[in-house]
Amino acid sequence: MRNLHTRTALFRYTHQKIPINNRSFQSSCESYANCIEKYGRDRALHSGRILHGYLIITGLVSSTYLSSKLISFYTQCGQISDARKVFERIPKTNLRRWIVLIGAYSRHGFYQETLDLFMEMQREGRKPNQYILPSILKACANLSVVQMGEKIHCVVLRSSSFDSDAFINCSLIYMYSKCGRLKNARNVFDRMLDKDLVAWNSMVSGYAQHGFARDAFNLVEKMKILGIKPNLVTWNALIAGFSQVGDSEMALELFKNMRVDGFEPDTVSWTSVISGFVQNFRNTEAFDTFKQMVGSGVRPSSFTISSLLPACATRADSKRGKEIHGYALVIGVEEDVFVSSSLVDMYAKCGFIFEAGKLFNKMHRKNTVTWNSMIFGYANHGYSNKAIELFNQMLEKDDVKPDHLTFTAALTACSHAGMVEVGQNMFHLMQEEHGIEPRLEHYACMVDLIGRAGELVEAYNFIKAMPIRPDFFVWGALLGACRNHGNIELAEIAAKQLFELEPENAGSCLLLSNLYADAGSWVDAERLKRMMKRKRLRRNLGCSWIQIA
DNA sequence: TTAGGGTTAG
Repeated sequence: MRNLHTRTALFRYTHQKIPINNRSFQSSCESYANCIEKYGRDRALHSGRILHGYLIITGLVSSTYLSSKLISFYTQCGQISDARKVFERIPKTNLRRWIVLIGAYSRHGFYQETLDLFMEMQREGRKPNQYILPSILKACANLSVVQMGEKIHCVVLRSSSFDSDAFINCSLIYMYSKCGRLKNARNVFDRMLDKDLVAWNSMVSGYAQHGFARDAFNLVEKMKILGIKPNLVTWNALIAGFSQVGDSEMALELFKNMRVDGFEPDTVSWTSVISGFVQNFRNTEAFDTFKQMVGSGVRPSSFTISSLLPACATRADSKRGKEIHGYALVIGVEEDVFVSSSLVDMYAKCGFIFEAGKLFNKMHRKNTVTWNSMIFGYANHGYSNKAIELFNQMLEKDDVKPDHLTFTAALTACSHAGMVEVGQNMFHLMQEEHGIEPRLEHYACMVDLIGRAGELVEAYNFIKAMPIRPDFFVWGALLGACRNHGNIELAEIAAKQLFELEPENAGSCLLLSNLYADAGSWVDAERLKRMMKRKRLRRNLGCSWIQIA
């Protein structure tokens, strides 16, 4: 249906006569701009390319206005190099070309490219202006490069026009908030002489997004006293803040209050509540809220779907997961990268690893989370070779970077398959080529990997050489390996550490006791059992569940 | 040009 509509629209636009006078040129530009925008929203890359070709043939592409729309269109479709080509065709004397490209990259989430381009712009001798700085600050915020944000803040403070610019100040509040520097954000906010609604909302959101829902609420009260009326954004920021900290009751109370204030809960309000339920493992309430949302006539978005899918994944509820997948297809959000990544994860966790793989291969745009979910999926299903193969493919991609979870997933696969050397190389690669500092989970994977291969002394030496204090999982990996290879001496060392780290945990006692029993040391095994009884240590019973259709 | 909701582990 959508394709048919697109084709019809394309036919209409590509069969118009080439405009000859200025007025029709302008109105034509407007029509083409609308069409490009629509293709961007629909991610209709092929149709957009055809229209782009037509604009080149007719010469209309010389319009900076249309070029900027094309840049946005290509970034929306994830085609960064095409966006860049359009940019290169805009005359170099034109400052707007930088504003357009940097703005588009930042708006569509290509933050690293935004900063790279900003550097290039400065190398060309261009100075940033008030239109560019908000885009740069947004990129700094989302990449958590607070040092660069601070440098920009210094530039702002030295210029009276920047310092009084509301857009720049709001972006500074946003940047500091996103980077968790709420005090700095508050300083910028307090220094603003004319605080508009956006400034208030930026600060309210800063508090709300960092677990300070009550502070956000108090700030809104203050705002009301000063005569500034909250808008939908304010209400939604508060709802999200309370949902996130697990106070869904307050979030629902805010639903009522916003109605009294003349606002109806929209997609964002509902999604915030659903997301809060899912994050706090209140899955049934999440599904019920979703039903209420649909029943009340508010259209779920890609955000809603990607918030809800993890609830199916954690409960291995493939039936509901498939229903939501169907719903995502109906509302046309299946290709959204967050939705498709959540789908890959859901299918993998529900045991449908081939479905997950098929979906993954079909995806046009993949981000780090997509790759990680698939690598974890293969690793957890015992397809170690596939996981490592995928990991290697990921490293060859220019548009995606591995993170600490990518290496956790890949090391898990190596460990399951007993690929000691591959895992060790990976561990070095992570630090030396990708600059990722190993975390406890990476060390635990390595101990597991070396230990499974029976190299227990090497595994123990590896722990001793760790630059950070080993945790329960690291020592647990050694104890597990000792159990499998019957090394009592090292098992006792590992168990002692585990008792200190988690005195209430019976698992390590039992493991050691079994090890003694295996070795025929019945006296030691009995001694441990008696100690467990004396300390009333009980093993947590394992449980599993299946979904009944 | 600025403000609200999203996916991966343990």
